[in-house]
Amino acid sequence: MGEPTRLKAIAERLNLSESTVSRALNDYQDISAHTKLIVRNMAKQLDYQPNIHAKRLASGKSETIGYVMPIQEAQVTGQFIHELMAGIAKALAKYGWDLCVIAPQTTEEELAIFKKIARTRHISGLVITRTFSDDPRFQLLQELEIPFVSHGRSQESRKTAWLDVDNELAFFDMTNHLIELGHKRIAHIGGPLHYNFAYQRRDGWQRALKTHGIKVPKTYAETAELTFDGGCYAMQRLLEVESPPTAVCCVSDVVAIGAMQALRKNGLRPGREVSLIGYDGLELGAWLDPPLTSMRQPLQSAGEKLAQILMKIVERGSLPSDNQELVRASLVQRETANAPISSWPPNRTQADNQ
Amino acid sequence: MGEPTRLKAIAERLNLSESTVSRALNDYQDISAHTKLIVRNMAKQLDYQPNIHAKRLASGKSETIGYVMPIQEAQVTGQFIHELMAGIAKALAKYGWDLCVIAPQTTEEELAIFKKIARTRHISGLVITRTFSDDPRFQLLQELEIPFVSHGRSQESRKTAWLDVDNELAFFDMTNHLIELGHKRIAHIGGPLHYNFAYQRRDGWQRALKTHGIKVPKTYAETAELTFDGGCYAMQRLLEVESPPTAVCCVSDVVAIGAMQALRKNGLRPGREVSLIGYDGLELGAWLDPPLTSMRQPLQSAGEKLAQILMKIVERGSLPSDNQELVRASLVQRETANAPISSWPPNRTQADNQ
DNA sequence: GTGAAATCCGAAAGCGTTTTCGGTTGACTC
DNA sequence: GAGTCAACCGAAAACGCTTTCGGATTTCAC
Repeated sequence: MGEPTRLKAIAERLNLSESTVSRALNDYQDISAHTKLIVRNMAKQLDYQPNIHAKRLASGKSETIGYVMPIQEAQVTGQFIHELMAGIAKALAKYGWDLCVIAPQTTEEELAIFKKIARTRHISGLVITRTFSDDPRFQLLQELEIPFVSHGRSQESRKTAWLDVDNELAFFDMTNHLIELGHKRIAHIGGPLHYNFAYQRRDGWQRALKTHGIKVPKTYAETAELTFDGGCYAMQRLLEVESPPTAVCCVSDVVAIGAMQALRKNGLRPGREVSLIGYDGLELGAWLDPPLTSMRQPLQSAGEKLAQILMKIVERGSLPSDNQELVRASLVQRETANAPISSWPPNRTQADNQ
Repeated sequence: MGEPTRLKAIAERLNLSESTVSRALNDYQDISAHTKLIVRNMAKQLDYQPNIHAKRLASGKSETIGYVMPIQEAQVTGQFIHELMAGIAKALAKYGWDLCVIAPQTTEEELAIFKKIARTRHISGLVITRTFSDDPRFQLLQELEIPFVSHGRSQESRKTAWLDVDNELAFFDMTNHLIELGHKRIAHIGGPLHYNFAYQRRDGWQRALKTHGIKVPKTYAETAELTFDGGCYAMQRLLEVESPPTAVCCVSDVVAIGAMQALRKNGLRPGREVSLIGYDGLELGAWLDPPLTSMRQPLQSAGEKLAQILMKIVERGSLPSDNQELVRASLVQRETANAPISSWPPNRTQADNQ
């Protein structure tokens, strides 16, 4: 392999100064088009790759963005994160930027890392995910003046950059789909309200019901931990209310899968007595019996967008508040959302014939 | 925030030279214990964080390791990768090293990236996963003299560093477990043989059968793509052989889940007529009906080990061949592996009464 | 008390870029 | 033909650390 090509080598071959070569490669205005051309050709010929450490030291920029892995608590974040990261890395690679993963074990550690980054500046921007309604990271990052973009909103995100799914609309769509199938007793298993998306999803469900003039008992608004067990318990509770629902909108696929389990335990089949729609569009939903109907958001492209937004902010000083984008989730039709059947619920009340 | 602390600031406060401070912090032998102490205290007091770009430029080391994301083809690699990366990042963070993700889209791109790294040296070592029996990366990385460690072995990995599960033993254990439950007709759904682990897993199954003097028809050795559909088709074929198995060892959980689906389609229940054991120990296996018995390997700790091995090689010149480690997988008992039942297979042949 | 050997530290030369500041051309104006 | 102004490029100073080399001290043996 030998020694890598340096700026010096190019300069010597062309009888130019290093500074000229540097500026030619970085497309400065005060270098003639002709010079730029021959410099670039020579750079290509010698397969010049700048020493990034020297570059970053001299320029004071790091061209590295950090991805903060969510602290491991919710289930099956894996596939989600994988796709998102792949998208981010792909977009960054085009511009020669690096993606550095940060894996804090606790929230305190996470905040401490942010403070360290603020001092060292060896990471020029961050992507954060799994946002909470009340999320201390937003304020801290703003105070520390660390550029960042979040995947998901927060109460604190009015002035910051984010990319999010229109959760409200997704659940509006989801609920409408069930209504079109003929359901009227539509329940909701939501997530803990410290997750910002939990509000929006519940609101979407409620708006769809309201739009169609459908009234449901308060007991139809369930809440569950974002786990299999959480979904299982919540569904069990729903089955025990006075007149149980014929369809349920679930805050996530994992919760929906738990709900399926509860149905089976009660001798019911998901998609027959009780329809179910999840959210996340996980591939594994297709492997269940019956396959789970869900809503899906594009993840790889979301990752790419996040990277682009962040580079725009870091490099071109784009205003965070100009970089807020909502994407739409789409229905993944599988087999757990069907028309209601007449034999369920077993003991009908007047609620049906309205 | 103000300006970050520099080496210079510490030197001035203590009336020492920058070089002394630097060496004190880096624990050089020619600095007195007393000087080291006061330097370190002052560094802590001023919250000194070295400028890593300057450090890396001056030292010629990059203290960054790259994780090569597997090219997306097999299913549910997500959780797997997530846990592994979290482990790697955690271990690296202790020493101030960075983890950089590399997400090539194709094999060619992957090899091209390796060549670039060899020139720029801005990444001091690599972790690769998803190894193939015949894997061109091993030779290339050795030629390029890029330190690396693989998660999984290869035919090419005799002299390189790796960490792997003892796949052979895992399938030996798995098969023995079925034998202890009373099974004799034990089939295997293996993976494509370009995956290195596919050989080892098949061998483990065969050895267990041989050890117990059990003979099975050649048709019991099935092969499947590592997908849900692959498992489904393979199981279907197994059900169509002259006298079908009462238990099946599956090369992965996804394949096993596909196999479950095939059983259901034929009116059979996994774990009753036909027992099934998967491999990977995915959490989602517990959410199925019935929950899937599987084998699990520790991933987070594997990530940490991989990081430690790599740092040892990069930093202390440890020989790759001295860093080969086998870990043992353990059985995750759930509900798809039970004793055989007398009513299956329906038309018994003499194969049973041996 | 002398020479040799440790012990500890400072000066200074890098590492490979970027970027500021000026200087040299040549063209153009009047 | 002097002055002005662009247009281009080179010299040199950063950027903040590491590391070599050698110079003071001090210690020790004799």
